[in-house]
Amino acid sequence: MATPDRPGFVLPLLLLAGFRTLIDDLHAELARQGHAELRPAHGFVLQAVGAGGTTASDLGQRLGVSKQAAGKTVDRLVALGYLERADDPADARRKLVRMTAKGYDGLRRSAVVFDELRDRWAATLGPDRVAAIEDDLRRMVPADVFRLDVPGWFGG
Amino acid sequence: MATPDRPGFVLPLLLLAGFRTLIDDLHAELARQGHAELRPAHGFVLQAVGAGGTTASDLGQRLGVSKQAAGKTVDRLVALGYLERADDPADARRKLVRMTAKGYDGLRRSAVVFDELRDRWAATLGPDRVAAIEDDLRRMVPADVFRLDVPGWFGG
DNA sequence: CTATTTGGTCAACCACGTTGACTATCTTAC
DNA sequence: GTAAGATAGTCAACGTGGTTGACCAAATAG
Repeated sequence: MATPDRPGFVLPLLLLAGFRTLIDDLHAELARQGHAELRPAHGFVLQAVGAGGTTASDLGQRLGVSKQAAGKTVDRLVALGYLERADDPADARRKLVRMTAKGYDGLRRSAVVFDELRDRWAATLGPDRVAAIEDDLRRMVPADVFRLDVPGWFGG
Repeated sequence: MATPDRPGFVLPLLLLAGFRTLIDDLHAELARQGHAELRPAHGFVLQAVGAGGTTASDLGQRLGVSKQAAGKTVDRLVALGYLERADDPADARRKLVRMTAKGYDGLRRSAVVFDELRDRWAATLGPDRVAAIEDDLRRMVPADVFRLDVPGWFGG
């Protein structure tokens, strides 16, 4: 039961703050490792592109945004050197989106840092508490809000 | 320890998904109750304005954004009828920002819905688990991250 | 009284998203 | 084999929520 000392609105605030803390720490560390221009959303995009590459439309579908929005984000990541476009020999309409070596590097480093951050949480809270948070959240979030299932996440 | 079956990157994803789930549910219910135009960020702004009112500069400080950004958000909420501006008789530079009756109504309903949502989580997970998530997150979140300056993460 | 700080606004810009319209290409059906 | 439809990508216009920099008016400090 939500009570005056546990009002309902602090839970979303804390979830957001927890997310922000992890993301801020990640990007502070990535900046130190030579990826200062990588912004929070970019990591998720690289993750969604995956090792196999994809197209802008498919990327939009995976991220739950329009193909135009996905295309613009790809433009920015191409300009930053994290992604590249190539023609699909089998379908002249499609433009394959692939990660560059820099993209792989950023994604690999992100995975390592995320693992380190999770380890820090486990060291403070205890491994069981962190696992419990993950399990509890998985029970409460509908599948379509957590759709980013990572085919190409080679990691840590 | 982060392991292949518990990679570090899912924790931030789950925290974000949990936040989004609560916020989406809140706004679905608020829309049903006559506040369809209230957007995710607005609730936090109303909360920051508070019963006593404030100024745009102070609001920016509280939310961790520039005074210009705060001013623009106030403009939108004034246009929607949730806030109103008034001159400060004691200081001709200041423009007081106050909640309207509609603003109070939205804020009060938000609080009620947030409490109901937290109760739903407690009913599913158990009250102790929800409290544990809150306590754990409070331990991991630095005080200054309790801010709202996350442009893209509130969803459409 | 002058110098500085403070509150608010304007303008330009960026990141990230939306719809709608349009072209080029591939696929399906007849 | 061609006409019709679905699909991939892009362009344009726009909305929202941010940012800096410049600027003015009013309050305050010296």
